[in-house]
Amino acid sequence: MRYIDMPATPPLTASRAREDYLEQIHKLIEGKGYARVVDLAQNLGIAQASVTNMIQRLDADGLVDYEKYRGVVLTEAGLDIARAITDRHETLTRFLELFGLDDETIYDDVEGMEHHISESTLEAFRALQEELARQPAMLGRIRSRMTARSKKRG
Amino acid sequence: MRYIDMPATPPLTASRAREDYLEQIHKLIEGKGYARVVDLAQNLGIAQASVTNMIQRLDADGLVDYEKYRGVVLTEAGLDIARAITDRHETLTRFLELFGLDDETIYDDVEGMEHHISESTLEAFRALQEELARQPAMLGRIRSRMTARSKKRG
DNA sequence: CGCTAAAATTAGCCATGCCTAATTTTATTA
DNA sequence: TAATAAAATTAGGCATGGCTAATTTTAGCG
Repeated sequence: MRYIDMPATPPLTASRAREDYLEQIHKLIEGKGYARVVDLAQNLGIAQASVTNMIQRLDADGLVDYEKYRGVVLTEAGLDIARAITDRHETLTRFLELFGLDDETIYDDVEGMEHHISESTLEAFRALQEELARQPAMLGRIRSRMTARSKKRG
Repeated sequence: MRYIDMPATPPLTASRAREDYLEQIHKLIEGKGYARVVDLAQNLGIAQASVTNMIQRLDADGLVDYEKYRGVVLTEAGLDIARAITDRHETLTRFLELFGLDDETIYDDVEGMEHHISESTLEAFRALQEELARQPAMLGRIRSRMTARSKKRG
């Protein structure tokens, strides 16, 4: 019995910073089985103290389970958000990779966009990527157009 | 004579909030010749006091000229940023409009993306938009693919 | 096992941007 | 022009998400 009205499914989003943390925690756990504060700090480019602080807030939000000095794991809710962001990240990366942009640009842009795009737009990008991947001629025309435009501006 | 090292051309970006203010100030000035605090507050969906506060900081940053109770105008630096953002906004809107998304989704996504995309990616989107606009068959396939995917997920 | 280095945490601080309530200035209009 | 309404500003506060310095806990090694 629930006494308070809650959405049937909790939201799959959090603030940008929180989403970035969850994404990295997920990545670390997938990769090496656990997520340490040092590594999170490293990957996110921020101080360890900031990570500890945020992890405590993520715990308070019910997005991770955290025990002092012991480590962090994702809750179901946290995992849902992490998976959603990871999926967005991969979709956007695959899409941007079509255009021959350099890796750092792709990474930065994906990092910027992944927290701000609706599911419908993401769907459009997925469809576009799939379709373009099988239309190399068109992709070639697009790439030329990009170059032409850049040249024109200097 | 300059005593302090400054970039030859000042950066064309500011924080997201600042960029949003500059964009709206620009829009209001273009539209009705002046930008009032009330209208900015209205358009940005925030309190008048917050607008006054931010305008004072934009003035301190050299992005607007502001005189108490008198009004705001953009400086050259502010105008450059406003123009850049407006251009991004329009480019992204034209691009997303290809896919039949509803207007609110487009607006929200553009608003989210316009502060986070590199010039190269924007260039790719421009080229893509131009090319797709003259390939209605392909656009049709993409739209079907979007629908198909959405259905599959429920 | 004890020592040391690494990792984690705490405490205290700061900038950004938002808010409300209260006040002041400007604009309108009777 | 005086009163009132609208607009703008100030004051004070709050959440988010960073930081550094100091401290505590854990881990690794002789």
